[in-house]
This record gives sequence, structure tokens and C-alpha cells, in this order.
Amino acid sequence: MSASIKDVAREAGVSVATVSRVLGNGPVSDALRLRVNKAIEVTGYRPNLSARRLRSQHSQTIGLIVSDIRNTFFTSVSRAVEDAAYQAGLRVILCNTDENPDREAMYLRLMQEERVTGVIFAPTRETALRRDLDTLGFPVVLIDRAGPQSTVDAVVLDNAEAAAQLVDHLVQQGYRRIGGLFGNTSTTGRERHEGFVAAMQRHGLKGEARFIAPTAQAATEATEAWLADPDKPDALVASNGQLLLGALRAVRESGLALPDDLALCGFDNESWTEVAFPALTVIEQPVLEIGRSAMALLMDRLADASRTPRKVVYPGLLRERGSTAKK
Amino acid sequence: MSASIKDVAREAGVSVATVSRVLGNGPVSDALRLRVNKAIEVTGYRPNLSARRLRSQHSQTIGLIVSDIRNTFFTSVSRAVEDAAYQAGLRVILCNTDENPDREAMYLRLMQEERVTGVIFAPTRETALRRDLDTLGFPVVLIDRAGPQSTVDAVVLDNAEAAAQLVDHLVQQGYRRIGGLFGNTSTTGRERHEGFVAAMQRHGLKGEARFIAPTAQAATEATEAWLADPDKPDALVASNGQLLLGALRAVRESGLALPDDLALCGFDNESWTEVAFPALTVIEQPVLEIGRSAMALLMDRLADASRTPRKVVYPGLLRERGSTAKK
DNA sequence: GTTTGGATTGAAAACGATTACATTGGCTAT
DNA sequence: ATAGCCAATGTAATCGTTTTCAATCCAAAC
Repeated sequence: MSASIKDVAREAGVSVATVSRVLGNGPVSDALRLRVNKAIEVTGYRPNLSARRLRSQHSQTIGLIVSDIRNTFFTSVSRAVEDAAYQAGLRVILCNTDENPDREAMYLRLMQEERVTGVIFAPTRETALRRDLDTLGFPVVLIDRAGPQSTVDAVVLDNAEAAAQLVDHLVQQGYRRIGGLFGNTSTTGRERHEGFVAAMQRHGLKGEARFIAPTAQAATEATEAWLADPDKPDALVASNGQLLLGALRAVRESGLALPDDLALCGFDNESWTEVAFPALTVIEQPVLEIGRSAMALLMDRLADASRTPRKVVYPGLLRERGSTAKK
Repeated sequence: MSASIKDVAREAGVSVATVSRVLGNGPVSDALRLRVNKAIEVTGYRPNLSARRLRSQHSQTIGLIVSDIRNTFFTSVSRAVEDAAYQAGLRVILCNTDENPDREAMYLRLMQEERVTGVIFAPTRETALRRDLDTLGFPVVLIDRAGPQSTVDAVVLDNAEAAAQLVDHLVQQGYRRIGGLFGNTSTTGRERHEGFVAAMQRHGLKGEARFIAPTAQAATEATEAWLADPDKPDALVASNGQLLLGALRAVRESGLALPDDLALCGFDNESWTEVAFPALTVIEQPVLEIGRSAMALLMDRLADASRTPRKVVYPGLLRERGSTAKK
């Protein structure tokens, strides 16, 4: 059993209150402070965070709930969040839901039981549309995905506009029969789809869109099927990094050449998209900004709980590369 | 302030002990159980985990400390660990050290303060060589990296053998001037280097090895410099996914062709290595096995603290692809 | 010399749960 | 009818902290 504050107090010959004050920078004479610190050393004392949190009634912890830990978008965001949280003296609990609403509910419950200070959350569509995210007992900041009229703060990409950028670019490069692959679990997929459709209409084109599970495997299968189609598209848009990867795999397996047989582009500037051959045209998201911004929104909300919810929207940045070269 | 067990007890007209028993499946009559559950519903009660952990003296939590959350090796392992932990009723705290020994020390201290049940840990070389990992107050299982005579359980790849597989393969394909890029912060980098050197000697060749920071950026710079060398290698081995990515970027930028100008291979079967063109030859690690195995070692250790430390060693699997085609 | 007051220190009450122990009531065996 | 026992329930101690409040000390002010 590890040493408690009592053991330290006994060792130093002082009261537990004094030890606690030494730990928390309370008023203690230099002489006692010295004795207590020595006693801490001798006993190998480590504060018990459970006890501390119970008594002090704040956990100094925030939750970060993401939908796919293997997606570099989320690992990058989490890096930024963690750094910012650390600066503010907060610890981060990182949770991965695998796009599963049940797991989301479980983790939200866990956050309540941990009495977290706040949560940054990338929900599935199903959960993003819940209107009760402001009644969980802690503030929530949504990232990447948010309903149209969210009751909580959010930081997202301008998805429709970014999708339109891709379409405009493809059209400008001479492509006309453009298809889109969109994830079916997120608001993000929906919004990118809307931007896709709107942009196509603007150009007087009608493109086909397919909604699939947001995994590379699903994208590979969908793309394979699509490419077998007699009037297959001459360009494809994938609505996130995993789908882009899956689509590329299908293209490779089918033996088609990029971009001559098919142009390919999508979302998320993952580092491999740059070394693929040809390199892939993508929309880059300001991942670090998004993480920092989410943390800032959370801190603001903690300072003023009644503020009306804000939504921070970032533009996507088009990275033109070889996979969408002129036709 | 959220409801406590007292509020529930009052609402249900029973003692707190009864409520606690309902929560913990103690012996309670059906009538009371019903009333208590209704009271829980009414009050919106959520157990306070800090209080529970403090009183019950076990955290039901394990720590998972990895060196780079953006590395898919670790995200995959963490997936396996989390699943296994969840099965065992344990929660996982995921921590990212960025290969920084200070952050490692900080997180180990945090684990002590959280009174975790155990820790699964991918340490830097500096920390892996510490002989006191068995005195932290909780069992530690090392993954991916371990000192030669670790005092704690570990599960690792047979790094030397795997590196030798790559060398043998390259030699068999006709390459002779083989260079190696190795991470300088991990025991893994060292061991792979040893296997590399031994295999080269076995073939009567002497290859040059360079130790660098384990980031794609460092690999890009090192490779660029190396390729500018008059007697540059005709094949390169990269000791992990990040280095492989960085090396590939340098090759792309220099305009050289794979594998004619340079063969390239390395560790970690990340999904993009398969869609690169040409696809990259890699050593695949059994990531899920490694995670599961680490969890199993931890459970065994918890059951019997005095067991002598075990080291589980997995073989790497060579995936031959186009980037090392016959010369 | 007494009072005032500020600075340290200690004693004890929380925080919200679990759990050892005591109590109660109903049943069976004698 | 009484003892004995088991199951269900309640009372109160406890986990390791922080924090309130009271006590103590010593110097300065009167």
C-alpha cells in the first residue's frame, strides 16, 4: 500500500493540513516546508487523485471523444487539444467510438461519472442531431461534425464549400462525369454531399453520389463495383482520408491509370497522399487550428456558461496535385 | 451539483447501503430494487467514480503509454488493448509521449497518482533501460521496445531477424550497396540495426547505417543528403513507417524512380504502403496479437505478481512488393 | 502590561461511495 | 413456545484528500 498524506504528516511531525498546504502552496513556514518535503521524499508519497478530486470537487480533466483513432485527422486534432489542455493544467481522457452510437453513449456516461470539466466530441450523425447535448452536466464542444442548429459550441470545416472547390477544380481540369463517395455516419458526409450536388448543378452537370460506411474497405468495394459499371465516372471525389485510400486501392487493383483512366481527389491532406504516384489532390483541413479552437471555445464556455453557442467555421485549402491533372 | 447516492436513498426511502447494493448486485429484495432503480431514474443519478475508487481502493484502470499517437502501429495496438481491457472491465487511459523522456516520467507519475492497476508502455531507449520499472507500484508491460534484460514483462518483434529478412531479400533481388535509416530514440532502432549489420556481414557486404530522429521530416532530410552522395546506395531500409514515408518523400522530390534508381523497403505495413506506386516492400507486424498479448501478460502478472518476467517475441512477416523488384 | 493583529498551525468536518457489523423479522426445528 | 438461523436492511466507519474554523504564537502598538 502506498504512503498517504497521513504517513507524510507523521514522518514530518506535523498535521495533515500542513502537508496539504505544502502540496498546494498554502502558507507554511520555510522550516516546516523543508521538513515536509523531506518526509515526502522519504515516504515516496504520491497524492491520490481520486481523493483529491472527490474532496475538491473538480476533476481538472476533459474528455476527447473521437470517432476513429486511426484517422490522422483526429490524431492531429488530439495532439493540439492535448497541448492546449496541458497548458491550462487539464488532463485529457481520449476515447474512440468507432462511429458507434452505443459506444458514444457509453463514453458520454463515463464522462459524467468521471465528473469531467468538459468534453470535445466528434459525434456520429445520429448523436450530432441530439438536442440534449447541453444537458449532460458539462459543456460540450463538437468538432468536425455538428448539426445545422446545434445547441452547443462547435468548430467545423466549411464542408459544402470545400466539396464545391473539388468539383470546380475537376470541371476546370476537363472532367465531366464526376462521382462522389460519402461517409454515411456523419453530418460531414451529408454536408460535403450537398456541396458536391450544388456545385455540379451550377455547372449543369449531374453527378452520382454513393453513401457508404466510412472505412477504406467499404470504399474499395464500392469503387470496384463502380468501375465495373459501363458508364463509369471519369473522376471521383472521396469525402475523407479513409475513403480516399480505399478508392485508390480499388484503382490500383483494377489496373487503371491515374489520372488518365480516372481522376481521384478527396479530403484530408494525409502525408501519404503526397507521396502516392501520382500525388493526390486533396482538401487540407487546418487540423491544429481546429484543435486549438475547440479548446478555446471550451475554456470560454467554462468561463461563461450562459453564452449563446458559437460555431467556428474554417475554410478548406485545395492542394492541387497530379491525380487530377488536365484531361 | 449532480445527485449523490444519498439523494437516491432519500428519494427511494432506503439507506445508502441499499442503494449501493443495488448498484453492485448485492442482496436486495425485488421490491426495494425496483424502488431504488426508479429513484435512480428520477434523480438522474450517476455514480461518482472518484468516490468509488477512493473507497474501493481499486481504479479498474490501466494506462497505455505510447511514443507516437500518429503512428498507426500504436493506434492499432491501442485498439486491441482497449478491446481486451473492455472485456476485462478495465478502462484505458491513453497517453502520448512524443518520444520525450520527460513526458514519459510525467505520465508514469500520473499513473501512480491515478493508482492504476497496470501500465502497457512503449518507452524510449533511455527509459527502457531503467532497471526500476518494477518498483513503480503497478505492473508494467513493455511493448515494441524493451531492454535486453528487462525486469518486467514485454512483447516485442524479433527485430534483428526481421531486419535480416529485409537485407536477405534485397541481396537476393540483386542489390548490394544497401543503406539503413534507424530511429535513434528506441531500442527497436538499435536492434534492427544490429540485425541489419549482422545480415550484411553474412553476405560479405558492408552497408552504411544512419541513426536519425524517428520522424518523417528527419528521414526526408537524411535521405536527400544521402542521395546527393556520389556513391549513394542502390537500396534503402527504413526502420519504421515514419522513416519509410520520409524516405519515399525524398525519393519523389529527387525525381528518382523506384526501384530502378533506388530500392526502398522498411517496417510497418501501413495501408498506404500498399497503394504507393510501386507498392512498398515491408515487414508486417502482428499488431493485434501484440496488443492482445500485452494485455494477457498484464492480466497474468496481476494474478501472480512474483512470476519471473516473460518476454513474448513475434516474428515479422515479409511483404514483398514492387519497390524491391529484381534489379 | 495588556491589547491587537497577522501569520502559522492543528483539529475536525466534509466529499460520495463501499463495507464490516449490528439489527430486524420471519421461518424452521426442537 | 423458544431457540436458532438466514436473508434483507440499516448504521456507521472508512478511503485520502481539502478546507473551514479555532487555537497558538509573537511582535507591534497603546
